[in-house]
Amino acid sequence: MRMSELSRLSGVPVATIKYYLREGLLPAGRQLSATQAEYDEQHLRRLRLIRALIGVRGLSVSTTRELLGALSEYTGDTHRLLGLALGAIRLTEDTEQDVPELADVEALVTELDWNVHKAAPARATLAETLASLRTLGVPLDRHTLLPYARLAERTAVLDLDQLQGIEDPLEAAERALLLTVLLEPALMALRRMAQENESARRHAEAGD
Amino acid sequence: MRMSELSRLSGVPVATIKYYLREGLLPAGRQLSATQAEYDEQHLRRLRLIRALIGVRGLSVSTTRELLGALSEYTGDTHRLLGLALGAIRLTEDTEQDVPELADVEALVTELDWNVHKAAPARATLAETLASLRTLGVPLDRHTLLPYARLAERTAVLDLDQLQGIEDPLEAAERALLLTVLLEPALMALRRMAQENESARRHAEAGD
DNA sequence: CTAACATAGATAGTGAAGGTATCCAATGAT
DNA sequence: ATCATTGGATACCTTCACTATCTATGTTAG
Repeated sequence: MRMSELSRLSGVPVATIKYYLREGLLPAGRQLSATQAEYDEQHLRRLRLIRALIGVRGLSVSTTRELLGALSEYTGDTHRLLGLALGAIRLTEDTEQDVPELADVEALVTELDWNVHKAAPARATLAETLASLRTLGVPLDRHTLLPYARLAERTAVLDLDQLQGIEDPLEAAERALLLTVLLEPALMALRRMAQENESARRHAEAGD
Repeated sequence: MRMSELSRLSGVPVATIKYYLREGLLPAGRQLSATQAEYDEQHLRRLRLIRALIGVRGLSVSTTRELLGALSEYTGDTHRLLGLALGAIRLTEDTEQDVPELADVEALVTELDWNVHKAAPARATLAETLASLRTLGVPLDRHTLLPYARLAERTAVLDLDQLQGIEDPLEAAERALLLTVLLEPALMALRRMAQENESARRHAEAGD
């Protein structure tokens, strides 16, 4: 298919597709001549993935590029891909300064007996958030955090279960990305709804 | 204290503080004269909160303004405040178009027997994410989503527990905001670490 | 009292991010 | 042969979150 058809099928303007090509998010089409290139189903699929990561999850173009790079590089090695994908995303900008809470995180990981890479950015994200909360007068200690971590553990089991039994390695890789990254807004939405429900429950019990 | 001292104590540049005042994120100080105003501990506290919401959680200035507005308006009514706070945040931009997955969300909420407002933005966020996943070939049905929702339920219980036993209504309101909003990056970080751990566990079991 | 400096508030400018729009030469369809 | 379409290059635009400058007024040290 031509670029115009790719645009029509995906709903993404031609100018934007060109932009993604320039930025290296979308691989170039098969060159037919100096001014013609052909795109296929893979491109359409990739384009939809890009829109989901940027539009739904709110990732930046550069983060998306890293993620997609990991996807093509580690197709077939889901474990490695997962590591790369998890590492590529930063929820907070990294301040890169040593925050004292890193020790708390280390202690928590040890207590949980988790096998997590020493340099995992998630550690820094967690430490930074804890530091911020402490500054604001809400110090969360390990004791408080532990049950949250146990629930995260069970969430991760559900996540990994979803990846079982997929034979096509490309599909497995893509699904790993989608489930780890794109599911985040959904999980946060579930938590918000659950909070509203729980709040209503307690409010009704206590007062009128 | 003067603005310069507020700046020094918070680490936020004077120009930025003026910007937050203009944008209505920070209440004006007590006017001493035409060109002098005094700020107090409350302002410092508020300023730190603003930086955390914008810097750590990555909220936009306008979302932060809504949130802080809800905070001053509903101090003392934690249940109402929570509703406002949960509603003010949108993880995804709202497409506002009726996506078929809204029915699935409705069914899920019914099955869970949750008391969630019909117009809660979290419903739309969830529906939109599900729609996106379906388009990408990963249709998550209610059956798959249910265990995630159950875990969210238990997370919400932990969240609400944190708010128990705080007597000062302003402090309770602020903490509600912090725990619902600022804890999100921390929970996602925990999930990422748990995934890495779970992936390592299964990888080790299966292969070498 | 006065000179030097600080401050509040208004207005304008900056830089990054994420697109959009315009050109143009080379096709491909009619 | 003609004429709209395409790919590629380049320039432009808009939003966001600040940041800098300017001015009139205050404060303070000598």
